[in-house]
Amino acid sequence: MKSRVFDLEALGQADQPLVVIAGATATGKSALALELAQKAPAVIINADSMQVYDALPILTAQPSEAERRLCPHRLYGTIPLDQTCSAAHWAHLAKNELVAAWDEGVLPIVVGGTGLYIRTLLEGISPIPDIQPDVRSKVRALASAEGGLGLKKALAPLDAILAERLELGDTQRLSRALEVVWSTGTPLSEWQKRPPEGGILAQEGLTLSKAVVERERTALYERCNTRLLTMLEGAALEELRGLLAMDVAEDHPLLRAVAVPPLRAYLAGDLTYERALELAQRDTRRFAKRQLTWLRQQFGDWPRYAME
RNA sequence: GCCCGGGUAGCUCAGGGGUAGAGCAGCGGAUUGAAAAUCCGCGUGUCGGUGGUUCGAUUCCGCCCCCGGGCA
Repeated sequence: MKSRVFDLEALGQADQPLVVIAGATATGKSALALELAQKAPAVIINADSMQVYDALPILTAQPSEAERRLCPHRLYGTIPLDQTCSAAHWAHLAKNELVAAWDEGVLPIVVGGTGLYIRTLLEGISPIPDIQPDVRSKVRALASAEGGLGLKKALAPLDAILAERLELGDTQRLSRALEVVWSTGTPLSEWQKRPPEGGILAQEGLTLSKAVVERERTALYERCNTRLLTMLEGAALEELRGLLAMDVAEDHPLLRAVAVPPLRAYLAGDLTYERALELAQRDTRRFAKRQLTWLRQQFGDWPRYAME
């Protein structure tokens, strides 16, 4: 254990200690978190956008039962399938968990690979009211009917800045921009000019120890590949079948989780097993690569913790 | 040993006297409430080796090496 990265001594004496571990998928973050949790009374708090849902624990690589027995785990599998999470919502939940941990005098360890969530927790985000449900569905209907072009046309007179800046193909951000003006009457570009709110870095008394966990790329990809294989040797396909049988909303984030689309196509008979596996492994690698870009660019000034 | 076919990007291959392209894989980047999402960008190469012909060779010729297939 590298004490320079995680100073457990100092953390132990702080009123509001916090460890944050970020890293790409399959790097070994969870193992590191558990290792730390053996050295001090701690609670592990999930910062992964897919592991928060109450489904696909295997495919989303949630900690096992055995691992969870080693120390308390929070925000894993806690959001029901009829709800969706968001960066702001997660940050809210996470803050509650931090307060609870501090009250109990245990060390909160936030660990996960969703950079946006972690950044929102630490630095906050522009405060934007919740979107009216009917507005959201109108926007999504427009998106699927007319694509980026339709969205951009609708957005241009209302939020010229974002309509100009967003790529035509980026239907997700175009949709977000449109639902925000439609729902709040104020352009998203306007909201985003307001300073982020709710970040805990601004908090008095916080003693933060953060690190990005790294592993050599080839080894990381190898771990991604074998991990998926292991999942499939387990009950990954069964749990996916179970999820699909529950008629989840077609636009639920879990249905877009890495490996889900190809495996779903396999279950539907549209892909061979070999092809589905190949695609799922490739998608996992690409996902890890995107995370590495985020960690390099957004968390570039964080201390690094090398695995192996 | 002989006869064919082939050695070009990480892989499968196309091309052809003016230092080379496709698919897949890969790489870089963006990221403000779906982020495991969504999007943008990029060929990454001693064209097997070595001599020769040529103003110029990855391309043509010789020899060598390697890999397939066939005949012995």
